[in-house]
Formats: sequence, structure tokens, C-alpha cells
Amino acid sequence: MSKQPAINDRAQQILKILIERYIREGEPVGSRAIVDGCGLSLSSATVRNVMSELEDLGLLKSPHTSAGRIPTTRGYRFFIDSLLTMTPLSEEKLKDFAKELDPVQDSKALVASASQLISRITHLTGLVTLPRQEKLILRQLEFLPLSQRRVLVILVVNEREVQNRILELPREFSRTELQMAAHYLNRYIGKDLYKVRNELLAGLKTTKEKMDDLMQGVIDILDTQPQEKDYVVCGQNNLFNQTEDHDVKKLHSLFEAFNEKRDLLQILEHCLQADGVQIFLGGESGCDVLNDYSLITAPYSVGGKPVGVLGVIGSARMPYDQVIPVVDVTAKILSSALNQN
Amino acid sequence: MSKQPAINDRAQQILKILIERYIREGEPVGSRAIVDGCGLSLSSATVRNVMSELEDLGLLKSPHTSAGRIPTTRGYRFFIDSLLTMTPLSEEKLKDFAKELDPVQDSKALVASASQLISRITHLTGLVTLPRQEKLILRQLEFLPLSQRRVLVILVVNEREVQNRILELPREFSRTELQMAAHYLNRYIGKDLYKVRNELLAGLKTTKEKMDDLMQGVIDILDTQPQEKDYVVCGQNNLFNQTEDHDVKKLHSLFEAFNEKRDLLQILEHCLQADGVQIFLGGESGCDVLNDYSLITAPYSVGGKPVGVLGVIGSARMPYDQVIPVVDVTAKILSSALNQN
DNA sequence: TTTAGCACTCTTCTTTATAGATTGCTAAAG
DNA sequence: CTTTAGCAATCTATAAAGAAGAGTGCTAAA
Repeated sequence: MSKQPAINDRAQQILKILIERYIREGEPVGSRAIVDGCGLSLSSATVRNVMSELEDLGLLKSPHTSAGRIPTTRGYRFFIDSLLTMTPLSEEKLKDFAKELDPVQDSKALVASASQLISRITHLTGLVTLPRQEKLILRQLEFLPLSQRRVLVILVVNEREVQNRILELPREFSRTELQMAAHYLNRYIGKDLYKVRNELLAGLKTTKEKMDDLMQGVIDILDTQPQEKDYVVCGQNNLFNQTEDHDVKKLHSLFEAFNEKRDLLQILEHCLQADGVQIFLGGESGCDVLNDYSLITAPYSVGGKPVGVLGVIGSARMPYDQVIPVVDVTAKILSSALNQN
Repeated sequence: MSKQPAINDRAQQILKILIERYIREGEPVGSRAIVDGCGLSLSSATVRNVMSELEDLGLLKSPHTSAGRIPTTRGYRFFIDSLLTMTPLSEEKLKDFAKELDPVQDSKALVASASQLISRITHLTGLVTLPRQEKLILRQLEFLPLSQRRVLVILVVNEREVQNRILELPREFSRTELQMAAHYLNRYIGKDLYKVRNELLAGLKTTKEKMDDLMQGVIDILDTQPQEKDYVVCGQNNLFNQTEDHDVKKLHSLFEAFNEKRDLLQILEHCLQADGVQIFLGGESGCDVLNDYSLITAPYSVGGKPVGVLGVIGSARMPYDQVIPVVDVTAKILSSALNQN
């Protein structure tokens, strides 16, 4: 962490005006524009001097000599950390949001809704990780015979996560056999899925061999159960609007990154540790694809424990004052919706 | 249908060479290039005359006076219908494909695999509609109590489509009550879902009122059951590679079209009627977004009846000779995988 | 009917010129 | 010591002009 440079009030004010204008207009801002735009009783020459200092401090840069100046990544960082004045959400909108996240769904669907909601509101790309399930507790396990050799396995985990799988068995199992097997497995209800799996595996040879095929099927299901980390993206297309038109390549590689997931997951994972809203400026990491983009995240939690991250990704030139409150609030709404389970 | 223009063999040969080269290189082809490229014992002047005729017939056009010529939509159409020589798949690859479509999944997962497979092979965008389920036959309906007021409803439809829903009930239902309800509903097994729904609705007031809440829940589930038409897209990002770089707008609107789904579904629906591989040239419809793109589709079937469409979408400049066999074969593999249910 | 030759057209690339924006510096003013 | 007016210098963006190259269409001859 580089320590905050000492900047006097006037310089801060000018920096703020400049960045706000740049975010609004998207073009380099000159000294003249700053004096004109707002009621500063300063000459453009003075502003020029200040801008020059700000450039020396690494907060601004100019694309070329005769253009105005634009913020550097450090400039954005300082702006966000020290200069930003938020635009809070209206009560009304807040209620609208809450209505959209219907808690009567499983957690994956809920998370997808949140991603969609936040994308639509901010006109950016929504990004929400699936909730990390620390414990996978077996709640229920049932066999439903479908046909001679086909059995539907129903697995209820934790509160409301239901999984089905159809087992294709090498021989026919009678209804009573299935009931016996279910009864046998009932002893594991309330236990951790992983433990269940291991104990089943250990007991595989000691139980009646006739059941082995069925048990092996169950173990297979348990094995593929621990859903790997993942996230739901919504509104990728919004990125088209912000792209400064020339850098199609950049857009492409960002889209690829969404597909790859690996890199983004790592970053999101990192945000899970943080407490509140977290702002990740693409330029701050070495990560090339994220250059010129910003990621705003907030963790959401179940039972007081953070289990996932919700956020948006968009051009570094986004209206932070509006986006940040939205991310913040949506994370809270998502948390409360998940807690109603 | 405009009737096929009369073109002599030489002209056809030249047209073929030209289009093949244009597909390969992506740049307007001149008379010189055609003579040089392949062992035609003709002068460029002769070729020029022929090209001029082909232009008069509306099969070619030139971007400007001093560029070569490129195919028009009609040119592509003639090429595909009359001049194309397919490159069949090797046995080996064919087997690889078949392996990838594991029939032990529900139909939605299978269709998604097919979309992914075809996208990866062709480097285009895969597009597969979900199988249309003409009949939705109730195979099984079970209630699983989760907690006091929460009941998991398990619905098995047709061969292997399983749906779960958690019902949040206004009062507690005992285990025996649930069993009674299940028993009551068992009479509907083997019937069409829609009929079940209507009969349940009709009987709602005549049965014991105590059951009404539960039955209402089941009806709700049945109501939302008929999955609306939908498709699975894979490899949208491949479109980035083909875009002739300048038309970002076009790419954007195409991506939007994928999201909207409506228009594309209509086109795909139309392809379901056709018998084998169907080629849809974007320029042939009025549809603006699809201009300069081609859609190659083939229907797939269950029990001899076509139930869905599989295809790829990509630049009109795609290697049809390779893509068409792949689409054809994949549709057949998907059909056979679905029929193993 | 085919072909060689050539003028013509149009794009693309390079060069040159011009106008406009913004800065940095200097010297004067507060 | 800070602020400001003024001005030369720098660089972009745009247009205009010229040169090179590609490909065509036409004409006349084979």
C-alpha cells in the first residue's frame, strides 16, 4: 500500500471535478473545461499548475500533449477512497428491489435473480458467486423405482437444495430391496455428505453384496455432489455499450475470461474476505484483461457468515456514486432473502 | 423461389472457385487470382467476361470498381445448392463425437452437451432447441416431508424428466395425510399432465377441503410445468473471431438477439418442419441482424418424430463443406442418444 | 469465341497543409 | 509567495493532394 500523498483541499477539489467530468463525458478534461464547468474563481493557468502537480503525483495523465487529462488508476483509487460522495437510493427503489428477490426458490435460482437484478439496475454486468456451502448435511435420501432397472435417487441437502439423479442399474431391484436400502441409509441423515460417502465406501464390502451396485451408485452421486465454485453472470452485453468502440479485442478477451471463470473466481474469492463493499480497479492487478475495468463487490452472508460475493463489472469510468450503493444494498437484500430459508 | 438461372459449366466452375477462395481468404477475388490459383487454361480476360455475366445474374457483386468480386446471397445459395462438394467426417472423429454425448442424463443436459460439442468442433456458435415434449405423461408424483410446513414435491414426467419443487404450506400436514394425498394422485399416473391439472382443478372443492392447500400447490406446479420453448447457445464468443472487425454494432445486435430468443426461436421452429440439413442465409430473410450470417440446422427426433433442431450460426463465409456434415451427423447422434432413454 | 492490350476508375497509402486544443513557461500583477 | 495574463510550442485531427496499385471494361486482333 502506497501511503496517501498529501494534497491540499484545492487540488482535491480540482481532481474531483476533473474525474467526475471525465466519468460523465468520457473525454480528456482540460484546464479550461474545469474553470468553465463549475463556479471556481480561479484562472485556467492556476488550474494548469495544479493539474501538473497532480500529474507528478501520478494521479493524472494526459494521452498526449494537447489533450486534457484523464485519471490514472491511482487517481481513481484516491477519488473513490477520499473524494466520492454517494448518491443514496430512494426508499421507493429499495422496496422495488426487495420485491424482486423472491425467497421461495433454491439458492441457485435466488443468486441468479440477484445477478440479473443488479445488472439491470446498473446497466453493468452482474456477477454473483454461488453460496459456499460449508456443510453439506444430508437431510433426506429416497429411492423411487422408475422401471425395472432404473431408480430415481432423490437427495435433499441442507435446507432446500434438492438433487435428483437417475441410476441405471445392472440388475433389477425389487421395491422391498429399495426400501431396505433407504432404511439402511437413513442412519446417515443429519451427517455431513463427505463423511457419509467415506463410511459408505468403507462398508461397501461388508454389507450384503447384493446391495453393492445400488450403494456404488449412491457414492457416485455423492462424489459429484460438492458443487465446485461457480458464479452467475448477467448482462454481459452491457459491456458493448461502454467499450470505447476501438478495443474489440479487449472485449473479446473479457468475454473469454467470463467463460474461463478461473481468474475471476480467484478475484471474487478474495473479495469474500473483505467486510463491506470492495472496489477492485483492473489496473491495480497485473491482470491484463481487466485493465480499464472496475469490479465492485460486496459479500453476502447466511447466518451471519459470508458465503458468497455479489458484484458488477464495468468500465473504470462508471458512476461509482450510484453503483456502490446499489451493490451494497443488493447484497444485503440477497442475504436476507437467503436467510428466510 | 426464384428459378435457377441457366449457367454453363465453365461459369459454374469459375463461380465455385471464386466462392471457395473468398471463403478461405475473406477478400474480394479478382479475375487474375482465379486464373493463377488453379490450373485453368483460360485468360483473365475470359474470366472477366464470365464474372461480368455472373454479376448480371445477381450471383456476384463487387464492393467497388477496382476490387475483385464477392458472392451475393443468391451466389451463396446457388453455391450451396448446386456446387458444393462435401468433406465427409472421418470414422474416427465420428466415434469421438458419439462418445461425448453420454445418454445417461436428462434431455436438457443432453441437448446442452450437443450444443457445446457442435460449437467446439465447428468453431462456430452452437444452437440447440430443447426437445418439444408433445405429451407430458405423469409417471410419478411423490411428497417428501421436509419440515413441519415444507413439503418436497417430486414429479417424474415421461421417461426421465424429474422436477422438484418445495411447497410452503399454510398448515402442517401429517405423514399419513401426505400418503393419502399421494395415493389419491396415483390414479392420474400415465395421464397427460394437462388433463391431470384440469381434473384436479375441477375436483378441488369436492374433495376434502383439508387437502385443498396441497392440491392447489400441485396445480401450481403443473401450471408452470410446460416448459416454454427454449434453446441452449454455446460458443457465442466464436463470433468475435469471424466478425470483420469493423462491425461491432452488428455483433452487439446479434448478441442481443441471442438474449431475446424470440426471433431466433421462430426461425428454428421453422427449420423443424424441414427434413434434413437446412441452410438459412441471413440475407434471405428481411431480418437485419442476421445479414452476413448463416444458420445451418438439422432436426433431431425421438421415436421417429422430429422434436427439436440443432444447428450452428456463423459468418456467411463459413466452410460449408465441413460444417454441414458435422451438423448432420451430430443431429443423428443426438437423436440416437435421446432414443436410448 | 478467346485473348492481348490499354485506358479508366476507384481504393489505399503517403505526404502536406491547416485549424484547433491545450499545455508549459515567463513575466507581470496582487 | 501566489496568481494570472499572454504567448510560443506541441500535438491531434481533418482535409486536401498526389502517387501507386489493383481490377475492370472495352476494343481490336487472333
